[in-house]
Amino acid sequence: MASEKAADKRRSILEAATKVFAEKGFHASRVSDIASEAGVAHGLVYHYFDSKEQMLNELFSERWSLLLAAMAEADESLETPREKLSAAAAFIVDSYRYQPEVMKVVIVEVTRAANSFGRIHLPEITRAYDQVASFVEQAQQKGEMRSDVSSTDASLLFFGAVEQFLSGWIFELVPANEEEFDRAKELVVDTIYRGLAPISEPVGD
Amino acid sequence: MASEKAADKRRSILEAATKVFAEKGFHASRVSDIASEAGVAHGLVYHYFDSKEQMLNELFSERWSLLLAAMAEADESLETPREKLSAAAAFIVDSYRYQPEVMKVVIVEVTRAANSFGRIHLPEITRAYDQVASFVEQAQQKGEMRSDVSSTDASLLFFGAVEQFLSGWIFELVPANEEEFDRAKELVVDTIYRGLAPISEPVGD
DNA sequence: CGCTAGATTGACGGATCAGTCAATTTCCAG
DNA sequence: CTGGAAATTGACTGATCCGTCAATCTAGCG
Repeated sequence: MASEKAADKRRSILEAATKVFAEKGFHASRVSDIASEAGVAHGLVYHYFDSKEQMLNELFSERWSLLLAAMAEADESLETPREKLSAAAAFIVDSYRYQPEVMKVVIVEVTRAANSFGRIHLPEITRAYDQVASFVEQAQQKGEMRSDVSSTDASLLFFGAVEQFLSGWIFELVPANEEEFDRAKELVVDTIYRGLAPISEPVGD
Repeated sequence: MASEKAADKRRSILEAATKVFAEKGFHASRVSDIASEAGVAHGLVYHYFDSKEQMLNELFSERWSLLLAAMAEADESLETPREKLSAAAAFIVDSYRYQPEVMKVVIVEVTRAANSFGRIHLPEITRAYDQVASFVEQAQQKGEMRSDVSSTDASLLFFGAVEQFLSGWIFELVPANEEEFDRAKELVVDTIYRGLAPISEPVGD
């Protein structure tokens, strides 16, 4: 079966693209950089992919669908909203832990690029935001979070915080190691949960 | 004095650049787009600026230094750490309110672009993070925030949240209007403050 | 009114690359 | 072993666009 070998080669080109995109950024990456990283002639890239953009799109969608699946799975199998939020944070942080290059491309080149590629993938991105918003709503219904903050806003806070940690690691503003990864996961969920806890008592004013 | 007219022209070109960058993103913007937006021949752009990049750099640095100045001023003139944090959030949100195009460029093209331009301006960006971290430390010393969370991490949470709101408005994921701007300012500061409040009592465990 | 310095123009050079394609090699099925 | 299909190559094309520059214009000074 030649198709298996072909699939392998395709995959190895996609991995080379990931590495190059992560290193130089999408715009500064040349198709020939990707080809030589993969050890092939640059014409071959076009045998497997339509364009440079297609590689980025595929890269992003593949990873993002894993996130969506992980969150859907968490929604099914876990009990409390808090566990579900933790699972979402953990998935993203661990994705960075084990494949920093992929996540760097996903975050920097797509998620945070409101112009260009962000626009194209808005529907997928929004789906993730909505899933987290739904976790928040579950927490609100259980009385674990205040209901006068919209779940959409809460979801923004959550993603903003998580992505900023990733950016901090990518920028090397903040040390990136096992301990920090675990600390960050917990800090984000904990802070959101405390920060959005129901107002205990309407005292005074 | 011809130099005043020249300065005006320079300024109008920079404003045209802002508009074009905001609309199409830096990479997709052509110098000729900027020139025609400003109503001049594209050669003239090079009379006033060295390159397309220089325009972006100047644009960013000009605005970012205003933020740094506003935070330094807040640190001097305001009493409580909470007021200082509020002032920082307000400055950023209001900058977007009154000049969305400038802030869109600042956030999307520089602050969130870890590759390319983010790197160049890291020192300035870091200065802002450090200022917020210092506000957090003041809150910690007053016992208003828990001290077992590093001020650096707290600062990341703060900027992550604020920037995500801006992104939400830019992406049009979330409505952008007067009410939302004010709500967002308050929500971010409030959530951080509650989320990082001192742990009331070390119960159990 | 003429002169000069600076402002302004836009044609042009030159470099870069994405993507194509005809030629060649490799692979394997029969 | 062989024929053909798929994989692979890299020279080439075509288009884009940044930045230069010589030529022209304009403003205001003496």
